[in-house]
Amino acid sequence: MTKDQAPHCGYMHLHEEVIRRVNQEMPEEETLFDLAELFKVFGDSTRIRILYALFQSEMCVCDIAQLLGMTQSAISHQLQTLKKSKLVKYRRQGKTVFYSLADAHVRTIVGQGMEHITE
Amino acid sequence: MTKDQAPHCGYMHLHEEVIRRVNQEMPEEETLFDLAELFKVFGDSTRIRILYALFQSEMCVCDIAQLLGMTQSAISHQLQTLKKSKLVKYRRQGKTVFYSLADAHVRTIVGQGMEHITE
DNA sequence: ATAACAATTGAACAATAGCTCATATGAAAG
DNA sequence: CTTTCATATGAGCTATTGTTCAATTGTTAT
Repeated sequence: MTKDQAPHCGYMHLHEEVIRRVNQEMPEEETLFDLAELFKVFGDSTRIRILYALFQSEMCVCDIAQLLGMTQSAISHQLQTLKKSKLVKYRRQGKTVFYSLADAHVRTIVGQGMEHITE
Repeated sequence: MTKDQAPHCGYMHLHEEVIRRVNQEMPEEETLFDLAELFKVFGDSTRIRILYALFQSEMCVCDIAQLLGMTQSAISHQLQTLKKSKLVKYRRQGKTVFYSLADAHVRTIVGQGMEHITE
């Protein structure tokens, strides 16, 4: 052997200490799962486009459908997904339902993502 | 008819103006696609757990595998995904490859997501 | 060169997810 | 009550994706 330069992972467990330390600081398994579920909602271009539309103005379902060139049904399905994650809220006015952003986090998260890809 | 209370979306196109205005402000189709692709990367609990591990310390592949109780291969595949999106970087030291976070956006994005679900 | 080990890569399989189509609510008007 | 219109919902189909398994690359030591 020459030098103690680099560690290896086999039976020697030279990184055991790191693993143990990192493991202590890891959030709850369930929390991380929920976090992934949230980002999954942002991870679809239809839903991203819906959110960007709602950045400008509240809109009803069929207007969003027309704007994006998609069926009412497809948009409605996606709005349910967004609603479940509390990213949008809605108000009913007669037959039409107007959707809008639920809170400020949405803009922040999407904005940070945009910064990352446009740098 | 009774009152002009609410618009409808049919042939009357009462929301045409809104649609046109929102449409003008929409980012490039391709940009929104890329943005969705980015969030898709965050939208998996394995990758989220890897990122949280790297928040603490740089780590090699087999250590991450051991930490998360998964195979080296599975972790390596996910690291390639993270690398493609420029969320992690790596350095080679002998046989082992150490991965770490690529930039600060990662923490910000994940942090905002965490705020959203823990409120 | 050969062996050992960390990591990568590709193919295959199982699970997940988005869109379509058909149908069902829910609200206003006749 | 029946019709009409906006939206919601469920089933089915297709496409995508994460993991496993097997084989390969790349580095170090003998």
